Formats: sequence, structure tokens, C-alpha cells
Amino acid sequence: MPDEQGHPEPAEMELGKVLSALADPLRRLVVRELAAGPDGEARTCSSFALPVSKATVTHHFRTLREAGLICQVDRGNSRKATLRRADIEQRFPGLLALLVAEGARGDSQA
Amino acid sequence: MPDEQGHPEPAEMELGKVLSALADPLRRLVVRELAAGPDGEARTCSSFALPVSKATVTHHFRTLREAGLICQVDRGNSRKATLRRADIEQRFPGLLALLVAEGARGDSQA
DNA sequence: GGCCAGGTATGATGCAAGTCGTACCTGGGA
DNA sequence: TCCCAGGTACGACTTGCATCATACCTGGCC
Repeated sequence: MPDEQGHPEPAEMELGKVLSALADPLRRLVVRELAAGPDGEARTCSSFALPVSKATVTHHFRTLREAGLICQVDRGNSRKATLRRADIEQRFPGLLALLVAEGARGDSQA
Repeated sequence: MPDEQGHPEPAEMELGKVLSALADPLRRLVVRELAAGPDGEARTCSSFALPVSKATVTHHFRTLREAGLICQVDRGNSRKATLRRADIEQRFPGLLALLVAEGARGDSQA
């Protein structure tokens, strides 16, 4: 499977899955960093330097992708992830702001 | 408030705990019903008719309380739960709207 | 007083989720 | 060409969570 499947459309996004995905601090960190960056920014999984193994990183990014929060595109050797900012904002307005606000506070662990 | 332990102040609410609490469809149902009702409405745990045992209901309400989403007050024989609407709205603006919007759609917890 | 309804506390259980190691695939560079 | 780096797939392990049954406490009511 080269690139896109498992990328739900905006209407197919489920709040339960989104909240479950965002319940993990590592995944929240990823989304927060993406949300804090410029729109459309594409980053590799490894660029986040998560304190877990490669297999676990893959697992977290899969969870985010299946929840509809990020979009992963194969780019030859690597794979770039982008935040589905417009889709999220349309479907769950204000959600990203909550995550960014978390980072603006004490932030803390992961 | 003589009773309250386990009721975090607004500033003490953690997004992680809130999202984890809201990741469960039963708990989301409770908050959604409370949010859809009038402000300050006090309901007993049993009034939600959750399809689980009493012990499980207690567990869910404890989770919601410790996340800071509801306030439970002993009222003699029973115990009334109220949504901490203002606190939630101040700390996580727009969050309740997302839950209510979920109910307005296809709904049905799963 | 005795009884019952609403909640809580305490295990115990089953399943989902996070984690890892290892093997594997792909593409770029030496 | 060989090798390495970035990711994925698979299997295994462990912890956490939702669930339950049971026992218990409290306050209202007959």
C-alpha cells in the first residue's frame, strides 16, 4: 500500500476516535507541534524525536491517520505527515486551539 | 463546599485527563446530556439509565469528576451530579459544543 | 425497628492499548 | 554494487481500563 488509504473523509471522522487518539500525550505532542507550525507543513515521523522505538512511532502515526488528524504521503525514501487542519477545523471547530493552548501553558511532560 | 474532594480547580484541569474521560462513549453521553440540558441541572447517576452495572456507573462518574467535568454533591440519600459548564468553558472553550454537536449528528453511542 | 433504593469499595476478569525487538522493504548514496 | 537510514509488519509482553459480582454503608419510608 503506497500511500492513501485509512484517511477518512471529514464527514467520516468520529469524535470518539479523535478523542481517543488525542488522549495519548505523545500523539497530542505531534498534533500540537504540527498545529503550531505553518499550515501544510510536512514533516517526517522521525523529526519529532519521540522517546519511543520506531515501531511505536509508526503505531502512533497510524492512529492519528486513522482518526483523520494527519495525512501521510509517501515521498520516496521517506514519508511526510501533514496536519489536516482545514478538515479538522471544519468538523471539530476549536479543537486544535485547545491543543495549542495546552502547549502554551505549563506544557510539561511529552 | 464541605464534601468535595477529587474536584480539581479549573486551573488544575489537565487536557489529557479530560480527553481520556471523554474518550469513553458512555461518559461522553453523560456530559452531552448534561450539556444539552439547562445550566446547573442536577441529576442522579441512575437517571441516565446507562446499560452497565451500578459499580461501573460509579466508576464512570468518578472519572468524570476527577477530570473536572462534573461536580457531585451529596444530597442525603442520593448524590446529584452537575456539569461544571462555566469552568469547562473557561478552561477549554468550545469543548462542550463539540460534544453537543456529536449528539446532533448520527449520534448513538457505540 | 426493618427494609429497600441509591452509591460506594473491593477484588477479579477480559480485552484493548502502548511498548518493544526483530525481520523486512524501499530508495539514496558511497 | 553494497550498505544504511527511514518506515512498516508481525508477534509478544505488560499495563490500564471497562466491566462485573458481591458486600457494605447511608438515609428515607412504612
